[in-house]
Amino acid sequence: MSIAAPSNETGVQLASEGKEPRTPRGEKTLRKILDAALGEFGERGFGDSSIVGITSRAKVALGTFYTYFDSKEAVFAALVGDMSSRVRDHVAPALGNGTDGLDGERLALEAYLAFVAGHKEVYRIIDEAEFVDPAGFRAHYETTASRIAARLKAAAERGEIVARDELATEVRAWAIMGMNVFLGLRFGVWGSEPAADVAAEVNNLLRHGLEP
Amino acid sequence: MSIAAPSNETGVQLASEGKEPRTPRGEKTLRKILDAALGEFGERGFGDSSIVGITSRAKVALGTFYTYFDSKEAVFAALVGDMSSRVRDHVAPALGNGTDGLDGERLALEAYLAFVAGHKEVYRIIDEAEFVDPAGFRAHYETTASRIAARLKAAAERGEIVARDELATEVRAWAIMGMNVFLGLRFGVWGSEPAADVAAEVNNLLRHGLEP
DNA sequence: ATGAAAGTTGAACCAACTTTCAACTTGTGA
DNA sequence: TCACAAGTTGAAAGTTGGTTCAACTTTCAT
Repeated sequence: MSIAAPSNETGVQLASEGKEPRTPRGEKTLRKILDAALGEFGERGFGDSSIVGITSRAKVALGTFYTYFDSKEAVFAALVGDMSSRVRDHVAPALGNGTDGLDGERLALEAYLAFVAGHKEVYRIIDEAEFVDPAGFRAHYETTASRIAARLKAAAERGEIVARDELATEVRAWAIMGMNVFLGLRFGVWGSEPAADVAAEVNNLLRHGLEP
Repeated sequence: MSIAAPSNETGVQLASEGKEPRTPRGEKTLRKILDAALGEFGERGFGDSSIVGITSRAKVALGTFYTYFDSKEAVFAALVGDMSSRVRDHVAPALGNGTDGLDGERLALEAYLAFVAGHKEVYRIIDEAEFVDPAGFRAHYETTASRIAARLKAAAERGEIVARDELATEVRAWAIMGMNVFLGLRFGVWGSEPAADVAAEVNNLLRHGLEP
């Protein structure tokens, strides 16, 4: 009971360094502030959001914010890590349900499209991180790309896809990730065409390409 | 000589409504402000940029800014349209140089990677437009996707790729666009691996897919 | 029961910007 | 040449919103 534990399941550090809550009460307040911040940033974007906006949504006093965070940027960064984990945790299970590696990718895209359709604030946080929290932004995409690359390598070893060198694998991984992100924006956030159809078309492209 | 003409070749409206320059002197000042704004936004991002920052880079007085623009958002929006055109103008010529449609796409990606490597501020402007100028952001990507879709349709009509319905074509277009954008970020802005290798690998994926 | 640690409060401070404007300068058509 | 339109200037007004802090309340281990 001497060391403060993170207030979430994924084990990510949410409060700023040295400002972790030490009691259940503090834990609850931190959670309220984070939820409020997600709502505020999601609706107004970083620039138009204010600490007052966050604390009044959370129904706590202005000063309470600084009990848990060093700055406006700090909550945002915490949220980037949190959203990154949430997306992963929601999509990962689908990967194992396919008949082969590429079928897993199809199901993962489908799950991703459904997730962002129900959590449109994902893009407002992760995309804006490019400017507010560049390190978090880069970490999110590099980690995601590495995971895709590892899966491609495994699929190649199973003989499901053509094996390639290191660079080509990374190119493929970033290509797949880019596809997914843009399809999520177009067909998850902006439109609502059936996720299964979108994912099926992409899978066809990934398996056979465009040529006859 | 009665109607003010845009101060650029592409014919895009750059100054705010009713604030177009009417003399060569004004034209030149507007251009100085736009160049300075591109530098400022590119280096600091929208949030950390200031009008003073822009005008002092441009070596004009603070008030001069408001001779041509209504607000900070307005210059940014002008820049989004400008960068969008510049990218297109730089990449489009490559499309015609291929042996077929997909080879054109390969050369276009190569040209795009080279362009963003030399103009890293492209991402700072277009990506941040998602938050500063959502309409401009959406217009940029919807226009780009339409163009890709039209090229895919033409290639299908020539029998170079498998024909598909409307939705599938749009899915393919957004997938290709997403790939290109992310590869531009990874291999143009962040890294500098040979553009030809990257484009070749992507082209292989587009032609034949990943399966053996 | 009690005192020390943890958490909460919101007024006040302050730094930074955006935007306005009235005086001044430059360029040009008649 | 000269008058008027176009363009430039920068001080100052006005606003916004992040951050601090000292007083106060709640919680909980002993």
